[in-house]
Amino acid sequence: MAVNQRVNIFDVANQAGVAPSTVSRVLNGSSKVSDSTRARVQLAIELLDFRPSRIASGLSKGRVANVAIIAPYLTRPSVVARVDGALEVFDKRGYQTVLYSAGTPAQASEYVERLMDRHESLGVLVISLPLTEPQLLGFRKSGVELSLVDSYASGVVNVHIDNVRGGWLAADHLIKVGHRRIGIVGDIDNNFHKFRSSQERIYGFTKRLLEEGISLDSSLIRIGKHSPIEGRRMAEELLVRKAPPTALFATSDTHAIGILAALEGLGLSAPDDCAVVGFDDLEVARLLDLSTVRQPLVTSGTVGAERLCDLLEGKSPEPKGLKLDLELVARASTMGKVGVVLGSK
Amino acid sequence: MAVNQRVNIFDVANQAGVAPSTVSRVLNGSSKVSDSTRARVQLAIELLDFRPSRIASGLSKGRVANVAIIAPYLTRPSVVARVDGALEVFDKRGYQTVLYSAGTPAQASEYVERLMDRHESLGVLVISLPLTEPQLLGFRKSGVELSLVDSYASGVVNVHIDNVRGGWLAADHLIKVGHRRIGIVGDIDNNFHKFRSSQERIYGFTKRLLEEGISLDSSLIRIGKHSPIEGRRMAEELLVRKAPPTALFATSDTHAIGILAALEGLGLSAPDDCAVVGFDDLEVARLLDLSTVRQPLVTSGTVGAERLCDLLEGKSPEPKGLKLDLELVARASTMGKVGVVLGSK
DNA sequence: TTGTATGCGTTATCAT
DNA sequence: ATGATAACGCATACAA
Repeated sequence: MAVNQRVNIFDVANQAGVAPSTVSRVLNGSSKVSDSTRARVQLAIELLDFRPSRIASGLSKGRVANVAIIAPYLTRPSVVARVDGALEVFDKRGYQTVLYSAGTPAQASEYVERLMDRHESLGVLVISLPLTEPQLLGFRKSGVELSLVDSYASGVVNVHIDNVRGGWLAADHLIKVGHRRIGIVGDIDNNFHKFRSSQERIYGFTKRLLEEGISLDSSLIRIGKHSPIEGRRMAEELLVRKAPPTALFATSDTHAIGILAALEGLGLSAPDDCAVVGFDDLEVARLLDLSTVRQPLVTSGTVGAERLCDLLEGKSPEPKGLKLDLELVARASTMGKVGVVLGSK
Repeated sequence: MAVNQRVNIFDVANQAGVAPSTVSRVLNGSSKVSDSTRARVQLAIELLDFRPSRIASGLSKGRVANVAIIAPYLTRPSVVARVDGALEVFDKRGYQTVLYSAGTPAQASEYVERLMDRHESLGVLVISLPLTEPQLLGFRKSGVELSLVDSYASGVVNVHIDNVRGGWLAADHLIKVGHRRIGIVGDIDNNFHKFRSSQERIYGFTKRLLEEGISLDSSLIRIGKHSPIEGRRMAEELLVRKAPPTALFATSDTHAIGILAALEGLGLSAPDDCAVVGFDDLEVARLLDLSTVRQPLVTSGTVGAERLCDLLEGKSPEPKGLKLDLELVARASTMGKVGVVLGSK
């Protein structure tokens, strides 16, 4: 005689004196169950501490309430903020979420391949990762739903920001505060080279400069790995030049705090010696009084997750592409003592 | 006629001209399959792009290769570092991992309850969360394996650090650099009040002080929420006193960077006006040249995950409790220009 | 409203 | 070495 057998609906049915199907009905909240039997069944469930097997249920229904998140570099604050937002939503809406953190594009593709299977998860939330056409096609024919966060593909549900406008806002702010000789510190991602955000921000930045008739000195641009230390190194290079910039734009707060460290290391300070604008508005930005272009990170995760859930429940979110707002947060690193939240869109 | 039917082992069996059970054998790497039929089956699998249903397999086997991670406050750098380490291991060892991020103890308990069910996951990695006796018992009788990271329970596999010693190391360092009037900034966690790490570190710190015959001025202790901003606020309170401390110990780097910000805001600097030691050695610590007690965050995650996997494969990790090493990293915030890694244990 | 029977896609226990 | 078949635990179409 087997020990510790799992309690199943049959046991519950026996205990309650009904048929297994009836138990199943109360489990799934069917309306066609009399209140009295429902009560009896629920009692039996309590009594036996019965927990339905989600995998048996899944096999029977042909679907498990599972979703997956696939993201690069989980440790980056911006990524984890989005993931955290999404996790909360998925949990609230009854989905179990499997997380994949990809360190390389190869690994990302591997995960993507794996997820193109109805029995893995019903839908996947893709964060900050470009999908190839074949991959998109694969999802379409597999029936696994897709929701993109900080990424774009036509015809696919997605939330993103206007990186070009973000860069534009940063430049606009620096120009208004009087700067004309401005340097840029951006990322290059050697692994996921399709990470275009940084480049788009730089594009928008220079666009605003040109509007003002300011020509960009390309020798004032530095591109490096996404880390504060690298940011510091690049900033130092720029700051020790004979004609250093009066302001620096970093395409991420991560680089920006490196810039602030560089200034401090050189005995300089923002904004007097060099103004600094970052991008993201991470928590540290507020601490360091760093002016920055704020993007709604957590919100992007929650919205992306909500829309995936909607998709899974048959509603089709419209419009497919959602553009989240940006706003420039002016703090001491450009304004000195007084910090204010300037205009937005 | 149904469209888009899932291809299953029967289809593969047909295609290959064998029985389903044979397909199952090659799927599970059974040795009792002739090379020729194995080849034929594999060909059929390729041809049909067959992917075995892990939930059907799970139902049949009575176990799915799933594990869960449950952690509080995913967004904290220390937590995400551990999670990231664990994710990599689980993936490498063939497990799918479901992530639960708890914002409150109630939610944590809810997750814990849910996970005490064989069909949810085979094992769970609990990070920085205390488990109650009833909960531990629940896991024991459910057969779901448990591995604790940064947490402890007797008889349960766990990895942790000696927080008391960590505090001791910090004090030891400050004393050796000549400080005697030292303040402390620690966390109180209003949600998970059983978070004792901070208190243990403070205990070890004062212990070292007493050894040296230095009496602790309790008015130099501040306890607050775990955020850099709070750290700054508390540091400011201490620094503007008539007799300010010459050094501050923060029980986390998160608070420590707040202290550095406070110093800067007051026009002071470390270590001349006030030396600072943190705890964790997050990436920012290096950037800010912050002296700190380094604990192996990522390693704690990988080790905890490895041990859970071992458990699931029938090996029992010994010893159950693993204490990870700490080391004091001396940087500019206590040493001025020259930073060195001092001794450890 | 409730019960009966069958299927979901695999694995495992028998045979052969 | 390979094939037939009964579980695994639940949901649902159909009967009653």
